This record gives sequence, structure tokens and C-alpha cells, in this order.
Amino acid sequence: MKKKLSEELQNIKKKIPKDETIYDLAELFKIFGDSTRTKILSCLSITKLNVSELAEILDMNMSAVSHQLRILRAAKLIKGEKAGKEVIYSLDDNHVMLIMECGLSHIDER
Amino acid sequence: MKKKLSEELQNIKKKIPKDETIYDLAELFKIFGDSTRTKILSCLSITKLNVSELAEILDMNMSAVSHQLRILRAAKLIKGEKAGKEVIYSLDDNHVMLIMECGLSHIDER
DNA sequence: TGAATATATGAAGACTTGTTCAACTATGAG
DNA sequence: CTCATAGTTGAACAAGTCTTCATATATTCA
Repeated sequence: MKKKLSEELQNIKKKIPKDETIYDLAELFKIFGDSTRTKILSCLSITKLNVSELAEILDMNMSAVSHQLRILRAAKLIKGEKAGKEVIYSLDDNHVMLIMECGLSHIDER
Repeated sequence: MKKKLSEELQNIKKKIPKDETIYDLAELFKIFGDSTRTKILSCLSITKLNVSELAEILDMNMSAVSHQLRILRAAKLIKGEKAGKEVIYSLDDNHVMLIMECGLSHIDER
């Protein structure tokens, strides 16, 4: 049995990001892990949009969209700007599209 | 009310990736959206490891690890090579670490 | 002020997911 | 062949998630 020494395994443990970082990373990806949200992000990468417009594009009711917007807002991936009765949403982070494109290039290559 | 024409909204719809692609993208990110799995991927980015070794590093029982390995294998992110009684796992895709690092660079900047 | 519009929110329900436990397969050692 | 070890798998359960519905807030307009 060519079992690695426990000491060697401890070294691997030291080389990977620390638990908290890995947890945060998973939390971030979890947000991208819903097609409603990725669709919203895709739309907002093209132009600013208010909730009704997003709801129309996604063909969903406003409430459902609003709930997802809240999650994206909490994660600081988008921001909402109040304009009268409307709230206009836009991307709040230049990494967002980078991460999406990373994923897309993976998908393309299969 | 400065409502965008529905026609204009349809144009946005045309510009974003098609539904199937967005769905696949979300499915991919869903896989990264669990800290056990991101940890496994981190470990395998350093060296090949068998199931027992992963279980020891993660401090989890083998069954739990094996279940997650199955998901990662199904997504073609890792591959398992049988070596006697053991199965040695390694990354199966050069995008994996790219995507992880994309996410990490986002986290670092807050 | 009162009605209408745009958005947000809380609770409920259906659905999904991760871990545990027990049982199973497969390989190698004696 | 039999036993021990490594890994996989299925069922069950708890925990979490997404959408819907009803209601609440906020802003504009008449």
C-alpha cells in the first residue's frame, strides 16, 4: 500500500486556500449557479434595465425577479439606482463578466 | 414613463447567450458552488490523490467524498484512474483552475 | 388626498441538495 | 478461498433554495 504520509497530506492542506476563502469562493459560485441569475447578469452586461424590463425579457413575474435581484445586490454583483418610481439595475463589478466568460469558454469546448 | 419599447427588449434577448447555454453555464457554476467540491478541486490542483487521502485532508468520511467525486467526474472536471484497489483522482480540465482563480481574484478585491 | 404604478418583502410550498448510514463490489494478501 | 481494504452506491433525512401569492412601501399624478 503506497499510502502517503500524513505529514505530506498536511502539506497539501497548507498549500490550498484557507477554509474561509474556499467557503467564500463557493458562496460566490453559488450565486452564478442559477439560470435566472446568470440570465439577469447577461442582460445587465448589455445595458441597464429596470425590474419590469427584466421581468419582460425573462418572461417571469416581477416578484420572482425582484427576489433574485436582492440576492445579486447582496453579493455586490449588481447595484440598483432609484429613478422615480423605477429602480434601474446595472452591473457593479467588472469581474462578473470575466467569471461568466471563463465559464462560457469551458462550455464551448465540449 | 420612459419605458423601453418591447422591440428594444427583444433585441437584448437576442444578444445574450441562448437559453440552453445559460442553463449549462449555471449548471457548471452550481458544481463550483459547494465548498467540499471546491476544496477537492484545490487539492487536486496540487497533486493527484486517492479517495482516502482526500477524505483525510478534508476530514470527512470516504462516502461523502466519493459522492462529491462522482459529481465532479460526471461534469468532466476530474478523472479517476484505477490503480489496484485505489482510485487516483486528478483534474481533467485546464479551465478548472482558471475559473477558480477568476473567482478568487474577485474575492480578494473586497 | 386618493388612485395608480413600480418595486420590495414575508410566508408557504414544492423541489433540490449534501451528508450519513448501511450494504455492496472489487482488488490484493495470506 | 477467505479476509481485509478501498471505493461506490442507494435510501433517508435535514437543510436550503426558488417561485408564487398576498401584502406592504414608495413615488407620481390628478
